[in-house]
Amino acid sequence: MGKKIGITPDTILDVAQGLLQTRGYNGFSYRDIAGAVGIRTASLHYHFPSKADLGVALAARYRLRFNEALEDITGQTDDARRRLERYADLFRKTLGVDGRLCLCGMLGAEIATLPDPVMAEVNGFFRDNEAWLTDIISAGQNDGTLRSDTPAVDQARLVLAALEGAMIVARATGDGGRFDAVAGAVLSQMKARI
Amino acid sequence: MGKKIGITPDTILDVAQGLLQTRGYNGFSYRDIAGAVGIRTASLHYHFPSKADLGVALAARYRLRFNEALEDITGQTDDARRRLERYADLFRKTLGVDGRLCLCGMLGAEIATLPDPVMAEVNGFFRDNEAWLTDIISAGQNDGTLRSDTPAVDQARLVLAALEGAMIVARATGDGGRFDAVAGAVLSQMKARI
DNA sequence: GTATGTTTATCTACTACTAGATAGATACAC
DNA sequence: GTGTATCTATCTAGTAGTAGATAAACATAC
Repeated sequence: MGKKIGITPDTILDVAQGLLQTRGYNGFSYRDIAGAVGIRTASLHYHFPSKADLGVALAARYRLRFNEALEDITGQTDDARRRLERYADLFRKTLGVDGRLCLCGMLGAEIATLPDPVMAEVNGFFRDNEAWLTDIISAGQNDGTLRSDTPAVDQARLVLAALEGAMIVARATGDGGRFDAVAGAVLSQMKARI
Repeated sequence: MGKKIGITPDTILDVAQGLLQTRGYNGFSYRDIAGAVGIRTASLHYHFPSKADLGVALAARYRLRFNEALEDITGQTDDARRRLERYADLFRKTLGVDGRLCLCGMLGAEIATLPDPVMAEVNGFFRDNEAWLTDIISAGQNDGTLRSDTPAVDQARLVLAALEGAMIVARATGDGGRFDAVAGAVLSQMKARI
């Protein structure tokens, strides 16, 4: 059979992303993707010559889309607490899709086994998130809506780590409510007081 | 060759644990262990017939030892904040050994690919930790050393998630200081105030 | 009639796991 | 204490199946 236009690279990435977020980089194979997409593994290698190429494409696309979502949030409201709520919603929504993990949280756990360029994207994802969170939190501290006894950068790292960890624990215990408990606690404790 | 007393099952578990905490369940093989221990893969199967058996042994031993460490902490001091500092130290120390992750944090990320009995141990680990933390935090709230506007169980889940997430982010970014920032922030914000 | 994207067929290396044998330690009957 | 049997821990050799990857043939669109 010949060309089936429009079915390929994005569909492959969509399927592979689901597998990656559910089973991890070392937990899925070209065969798994091929079965789900409906083509042969050789065809996958035409689009993504090596698994490292596929991994980079997945991580880069995820990072890009995430940064777009962050820009959207920044544009939608000026309220720091609301912005952080929306941020947490990004993770909550991901977990809601068949219990998927954050793609970079998953890759972060497997970091020691990843090809270097994939590693670099994961690293960049965390830096992007920390930088965005630091800006948002810093603004909230300045306008008095967020507590300011913790440096914004440390608070940013806490929010990121808590949400990433909450996804893992929530999925491992089969209780999505655990994510909400963590998100609720970390955000409510950021309220300005005294 | 015959018996080499004391060299086998514990050594296998020690080596396998290092591989598991670094590379994940799907990131190491019997061959990797065999190479490091200095025996053949067939000999490993004598001690742990299947990889699932090995996985259960590893998770169960880790969970047991962790619970012993928790008991130690409870016995060493009555101060809730100090207990939580010691708790965070358990994770910090693990990360310090060649950047190892919490074994159950790693398995938690891979949960969808794990044999059922391994899954059950991971689940139990998280429940044990939450229960212990909830008790410690509850006591701290009652004696006035910890803030009490967040339910103890939610605060416990936040502490666990933050530390698990912090290990992953810290290792993925190659910056152990990120763990300290998260641990410091989450614990300092638990201080009683007003 | 060349680009593109797919196929079939194949490769090497690795996966978990098994079969059968062996050397040395241990237990115990006499 | 010798002889016989059992146990422990390992070995060599092999299984069937999967991993990522490649080459060459073939189909379709333009």
